[in-house]
Amino acid sequence: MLGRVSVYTPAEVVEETGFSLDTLRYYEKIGLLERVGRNAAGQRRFSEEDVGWLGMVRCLRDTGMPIAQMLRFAELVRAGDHTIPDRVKLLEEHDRQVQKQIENLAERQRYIHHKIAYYRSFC
Amino acid sequence: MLGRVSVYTPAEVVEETGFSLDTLRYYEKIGLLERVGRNAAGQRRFSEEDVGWLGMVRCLRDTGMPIAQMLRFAELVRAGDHTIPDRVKLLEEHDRQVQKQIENLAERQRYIHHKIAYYRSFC
DNA sequence: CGTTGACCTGGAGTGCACTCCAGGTGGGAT
DNA sequence: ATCCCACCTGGAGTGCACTCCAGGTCAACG
Repeated sequence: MLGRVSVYTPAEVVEETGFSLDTLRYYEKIGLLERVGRNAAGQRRFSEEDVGWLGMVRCLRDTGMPIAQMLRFAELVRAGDHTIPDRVKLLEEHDRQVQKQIENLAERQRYIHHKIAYYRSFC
Repeated sequence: MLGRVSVYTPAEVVEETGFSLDTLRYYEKIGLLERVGRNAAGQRRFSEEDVGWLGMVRCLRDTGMPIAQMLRFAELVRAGDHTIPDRVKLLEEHDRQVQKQIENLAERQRYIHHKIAYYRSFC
């Protein structure tokens, strides 16, 4: 018997990744997701790799990376292993952005706490 | 002599708050900022109170509160002191959102760190 | 007294990231 | 057999939060 590589239907990927089907199609259309394989009927069948990559995309998206930059990262990944240092640089830069976001939020949160305390002093 | 209340020109408020002049006008137009006072020539003169409120707006905006919700908060503030408990509720709910954001970012950041470490193992 | 520059208004335009739609196909359960 | 449902495509539409523009006013500086 032939080794059956595990594949995922669109519905399964929606379930797994939390992206809507429209978003998955959109990501494929703009090249954030490489052309996904199809079955005989032309329906998408996502590979394990596709799903893994979508996990990365979710992480970057949820940390506020713009699509344009994710596209650059996707291109580096496609270009092969020699781009690994560039990928590290990109991720480290992004990591600094995320760090800043966290610190900013924490500071704003202190302001909110003060405001709440101030309001509480009125009742 | 009459007590001269301190007022701010548009340029000063832009400087102080980091909002663009267009954004300030936009906020006034949609009612996030109450009708700002004018001088004889019809130019805006922001009060101390306006600037203080813009500080709050900046905090809420930078922590991701949608404008629609900021508008609700603004209405509570305008409605008078009896809405203070409601304002506290709103801010506490928002505080929980901010907390979630921070925790989410921290978790995603761990993923990024792992990815960087993984890439580093290749060179 | 002239020019520059900050400001005004109403309204149109922008960028991002989706999201929806019309019209159509194919396959599995009843 | 037939019905439904998941899926397909290309393209249009949406929502948010601004941002820009045209055409105009006013005041201070040199």
